[in-house]
Amino acid sequence: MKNRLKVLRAERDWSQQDLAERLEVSRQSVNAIETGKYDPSLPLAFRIADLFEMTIEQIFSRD
Amino acid sequence: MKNRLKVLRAERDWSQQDLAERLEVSRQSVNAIETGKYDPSLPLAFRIADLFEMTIEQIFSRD
DNA sequence: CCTCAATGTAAATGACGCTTGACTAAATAT
DNA sequence: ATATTTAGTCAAGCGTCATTTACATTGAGG
Repeated sequence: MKNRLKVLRAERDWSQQDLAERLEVSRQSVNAIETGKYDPSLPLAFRIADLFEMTIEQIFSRD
Repeated sequence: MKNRLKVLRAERDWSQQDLAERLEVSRQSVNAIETGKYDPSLPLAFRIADLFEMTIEQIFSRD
């Protein structure tokens, strides 16, 4: 899976730390998801979609 | 997370085994997801949405 | 009644999501 | 020059996701 997290974050001028706090996960988790180390769990994907007010499909897609 | 898998499966008259084969997971995984034992991974959620030609949000939602 | 498909559950195991802590490197500022 | 912020990464550890194998229960049909 790939994702648009880095762009969405840049649009809002948020650091990985900022995003991590809003999602209530560690900064390393945000970094790992952004850099494609692993995919978020489904509940976390929902929280991300909620935060950006988008659907999961608008943020995540297949490689 | 809750989901509408059981209903979607019933609408198509598929057994858990049928669905498992289409998703390429074990029957027990389908059962566990249906009965709320755990949530699917994000890639599996995408495969489920693709199979039913719906968005993830139309199939899964918060408890 | 007996059989068989479908479902639910359980135990053991391996893989993955997420954590904390620590370290490096680049850019910005003081 | 030194300090700070940001991003990337590594390692160890924990809990959850997902697997296989196996057994029990239910309902429909012969």
